[in-house]
Amino acid sequence: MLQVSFIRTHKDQVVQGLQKRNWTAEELQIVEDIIRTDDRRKSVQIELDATLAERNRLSKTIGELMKQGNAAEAEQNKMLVATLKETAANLEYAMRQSEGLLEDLLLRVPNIPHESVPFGTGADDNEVYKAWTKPLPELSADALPHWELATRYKIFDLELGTKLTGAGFPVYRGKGAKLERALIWFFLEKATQAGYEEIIPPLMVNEDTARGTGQLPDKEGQMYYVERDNLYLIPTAEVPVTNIYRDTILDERELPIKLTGYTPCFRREAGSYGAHVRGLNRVHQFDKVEIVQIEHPERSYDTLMSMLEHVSGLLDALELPYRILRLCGGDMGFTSALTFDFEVYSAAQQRWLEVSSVSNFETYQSNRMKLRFRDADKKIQLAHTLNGSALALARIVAALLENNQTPQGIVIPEVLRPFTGFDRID
RNA sequence: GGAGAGAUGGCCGAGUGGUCGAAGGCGCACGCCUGGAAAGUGUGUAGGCUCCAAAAGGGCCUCGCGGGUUCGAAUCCCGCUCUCUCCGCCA
Repeated sequence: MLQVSFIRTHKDQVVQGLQKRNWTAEELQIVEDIIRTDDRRKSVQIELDATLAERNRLSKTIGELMKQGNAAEAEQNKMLVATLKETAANLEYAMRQSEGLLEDLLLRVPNIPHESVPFGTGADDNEVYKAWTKPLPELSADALPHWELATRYKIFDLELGTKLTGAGFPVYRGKGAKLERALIWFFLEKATQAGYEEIIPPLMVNEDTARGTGQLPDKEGQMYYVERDNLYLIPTAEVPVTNIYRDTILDERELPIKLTGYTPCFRREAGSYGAHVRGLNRVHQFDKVEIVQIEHPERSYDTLMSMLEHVSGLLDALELPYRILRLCGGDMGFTSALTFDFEVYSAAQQRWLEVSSVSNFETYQSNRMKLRFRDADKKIQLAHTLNGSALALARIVAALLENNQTPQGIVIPEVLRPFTGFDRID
């Protein structure tokens, strides 16, 4: 979430940012509400602190008076303290109220979009940051969508997943399972080569962790929740991996921190149904390799670009046609300041599929997480956090199957063959 | 799941009612010493909020978390969480 101090000092910038997220004048009132609530909080605190200071002072004198044998005055001070305690109790109550209200308000304010974020209300307004300039693959008229290919070549089985678990839990088998594993391996290797430290995190996290990266309270309904143990299944490796540095003060020289991790991701996604969610387009469990960076604020946008390069390199290597979108204010995630989406062209479905989302969260997550660093002047400031999928597997598999289908079977991209051990699925 | 022990600053560790945001040590930073280093030596070294235009300086809160007793709590009481040891179960 945003810092109150930032909202106070950059009010115009905050308002403009929220306008980019299509907030109405009425909704924008929250900015004034926040400042007013914070004013209230401050004035209560000043009063409370003064009361407590007086209480502390008097308490100290009581001990001294008793030692001097001045019981009468000591008793008198005890009475004074008693009334101060009552005052303090009331002020503490008011303080908690203001703090609680402030927190509620702050949680409703999304991140302020970066200046380069285009205006817009939805996916149609996203800016094509990097288009695919070469011709798109064209398949013969009898080309099949990936869910039919999956059945033909026994790559994955959604109905079996339904039997075992429920809709949206694919079962990969045979060469399909190997292809999945090869992709994971390939992505992790590339990330390691790019200097990311590999992490195998827990797949379940506690409340504090889910709150740290902003999944709570915004996206509570999208996570699977294990009530008995009060744990959440991770929707992305971002959650446990970024939270490694929750409540941490790093040294400036440790930046950037570069982490990568493969995990299954679990999403309840009570979204839409129909052709667009068929097959692997939208599932409740999918595999993903995530890259995370914790960076100095001055360098975070350069870092974001380097992460785009990294993801581009992966798609180039897989020989998949893709484009990069700069998300508009209306399509951007709640916690992000700037997001680029990668979309791969799925030739059989003849549509673009999102396979990666690379974002700079600036201090929005680190403020909640208390992820800070000591700068050259020994001052403590919030670090910037960034992350990106590199890559999300299910849709990559969908695109690979469709685009690489031939009468002789599915051709495996060159770079994957060392990991799969075969060059075709037939 | 059962029994016991414990939780103090970056780490170790002292502290059983006021003088304790906290001795001492290690580590770290800077300085002195040195030709350079080691050793030695000196100084500094938690975070949040807040007052002040700012600096200097001040106030409040925090000794796992929450509550209670008390004029006053790291210290006493209650609840919770976590860690360790032993037993049980188990990949």
